[in-house]
Amino acid sequence: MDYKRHLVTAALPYANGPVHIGHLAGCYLPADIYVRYQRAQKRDVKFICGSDEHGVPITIRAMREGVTPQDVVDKYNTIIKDSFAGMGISFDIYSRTSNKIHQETSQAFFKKLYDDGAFEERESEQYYDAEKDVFLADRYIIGTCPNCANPNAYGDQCEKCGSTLSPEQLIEPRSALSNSPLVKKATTHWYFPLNKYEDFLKEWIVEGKKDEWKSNVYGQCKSWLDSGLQPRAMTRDSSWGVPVPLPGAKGKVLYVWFDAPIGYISATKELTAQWSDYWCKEDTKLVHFIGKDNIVFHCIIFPAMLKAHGGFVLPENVPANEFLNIEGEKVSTSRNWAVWVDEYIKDFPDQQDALRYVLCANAPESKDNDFTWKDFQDRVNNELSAVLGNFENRAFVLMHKLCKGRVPALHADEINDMDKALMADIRDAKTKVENAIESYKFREGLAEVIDLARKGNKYLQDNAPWSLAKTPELQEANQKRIDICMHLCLQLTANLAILLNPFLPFTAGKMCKKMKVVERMLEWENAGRIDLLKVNYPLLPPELLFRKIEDEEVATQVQKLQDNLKKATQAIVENSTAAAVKAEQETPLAAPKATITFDDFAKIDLRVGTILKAEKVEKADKLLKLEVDMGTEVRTIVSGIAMHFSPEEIIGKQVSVVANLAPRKMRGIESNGMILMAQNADGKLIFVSPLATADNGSEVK
RNA sequence: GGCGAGGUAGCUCAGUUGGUUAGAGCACAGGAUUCAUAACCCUGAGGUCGGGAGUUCAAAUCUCCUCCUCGCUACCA
Repeated sequence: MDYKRHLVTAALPYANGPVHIGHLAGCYLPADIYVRYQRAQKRDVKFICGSDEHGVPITIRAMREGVTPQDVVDKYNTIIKDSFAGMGISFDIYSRTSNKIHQETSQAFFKKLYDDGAFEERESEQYYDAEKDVFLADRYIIGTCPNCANPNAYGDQCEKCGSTLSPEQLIEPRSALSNSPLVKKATTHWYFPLNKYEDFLKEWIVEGKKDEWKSNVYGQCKSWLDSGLQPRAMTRDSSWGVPVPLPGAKGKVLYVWFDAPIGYISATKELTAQWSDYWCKEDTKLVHFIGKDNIVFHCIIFPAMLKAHGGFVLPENVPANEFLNIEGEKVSTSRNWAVWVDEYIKDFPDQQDALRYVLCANAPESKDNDFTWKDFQDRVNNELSAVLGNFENRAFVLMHKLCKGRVPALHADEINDMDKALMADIRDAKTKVENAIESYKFREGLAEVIDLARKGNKYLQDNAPWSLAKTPELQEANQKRIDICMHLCLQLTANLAILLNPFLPFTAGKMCKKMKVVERMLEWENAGRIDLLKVNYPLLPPELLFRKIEDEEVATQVQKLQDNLKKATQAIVENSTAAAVKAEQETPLAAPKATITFDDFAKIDLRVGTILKAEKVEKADKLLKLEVDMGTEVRTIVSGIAMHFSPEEIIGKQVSVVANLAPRKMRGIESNGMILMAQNADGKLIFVSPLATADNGSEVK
């Protein structure tokens, strides 16, 4: 299809923290390269982004810091925006979802779907804080983690052990707002029946995008579609977000994943009155750049929403990248294991392109990749500086020494095969880089540019103009050959600037200045030409494009990572103990569990038993099926300890058993009782067993 | 356990519809050179393509089984 306009979006960063280099490598840098290339092609393109400013984590952070959610998003919106600007990410607009235009746009979107009967209304029981008179989202619910006993796990996740939770799993759930115990109460929400769009999505993605989308993206979509889609609530009970535009929906807001992608539309509206050309006309090419964590929202949910609404184009491609690890470990914001963009800009002033180079050359395009400072140094010093920077510098120095600082003539009648080969390489490079960028293979495209510089180095080496000018007489005799060589080297340098521009715009700009050409020269159609610099045109003196990264800088950055990690880990420990102490002080009676009478205790039939047999339960990672000798009988008990013990090592162990616990089926096996375990803070399990051997079946009291 | 994505030289990655001695960059070794940021250029060493079986005249590439890493998901009373 011949597209008339391009609409490029980059995932809306969540405004509860700064951006790190993983974000950059994952979507903003590739998107920026793609857009800069399209602009150089003089195509009609709009590059859309903005802060995602709703959702529960922001309210949590606000609560912790004792400020309003608006304060939080204002702060991070500024930091994020500055980071992007500092790195040369060239959005046409960087908006934010707390803007009025976004509220109106997303409400209108919701209303349209509502009026068309696209939603299903459902009532469900949710945790409710009676003291504050609010329903609580999962994040607002705090309780003891069933896995690691962290007393401050959230209803969706435990930050200490990282396990995914649901509020029902928490022991002693309480409100993060008031610290009071919770009750369940009915609430109504609007569900979007994704299942109704399964056929449409299957046809569009599974059949339509098989060979177009990246395998990771396609595979994940297919996986979701094959396992069947479920209706999904598109509203939440919260005070922070876009209010649901219906009468009687007080205290309800749009689900952040409903309103966030609409943010692309509202930002476009804010940017241009012609916004609907970009969103509604079929000859627009819409491309979403995202990280792999966003695939399902951009490939399944948002397209289904757009389809339900009608009148919008669907993404032509969603080139999601994988994750970038740091020094061999996953990025973790809570552990502060990350390289923050705002700090990089401070630590390496005027070195944006060094980072852009490394993040592109090592982008996680097909699998998770690792960023190390040593690799950063190697790539900058041995590829960027040594090959590209050095070639450009050689060309300038030689031109000044051998050609009086002016672009020498080409002498077209005397060019040889070597010259012709170089000219062909210049032309080919254009096509190669072009094809790579158009198919989202940015690392390949960048490598092609470097490769062209490498060819320049070889050409210089083969011609060795310096040895043709060892003496004034010799130089005079060889001046024509020298001129041709330097002429081509300089034209090659101009070409490098054009090809490099999408990737390293700061460098391309510097090169233009040194060649004293206007930036219009960087237009893509000029690539491949060897008449970009006019003969006899004086150029500026040589000046290095890149500086080397020193060993000490690498050491400093690695140390900084370690220090950050140490500080953050300490803070987590202190916070959780401080919070636990505070919780006890504020609610002395709400200590772990309420007092029970002896009679209550006596209801529990605790007995000693010996494990006779143990085996893994099929299709379950955590379960062991145990046969326990209870003295009078042998019981089957299923226990979730397979991650901690192998079957062999626990056979023969004597254990304490809750003998009168109601039977429960797990993975199809009926469990009759429960093995008592102590659990350390680090999650380690220890059997609660008699110190000396007791008779099987004897009572524990 | 299910699903998805990966597993190719020390490191980072290419390998089109199965077809001659499996490629590139970096790192490493040797050489050449001095215009250049001890940079560049040349040469070399380095891989039973995670493992096993099969289909085929021919498999990194197709089929089946298996192991490892990452992600989603199930199981934890």
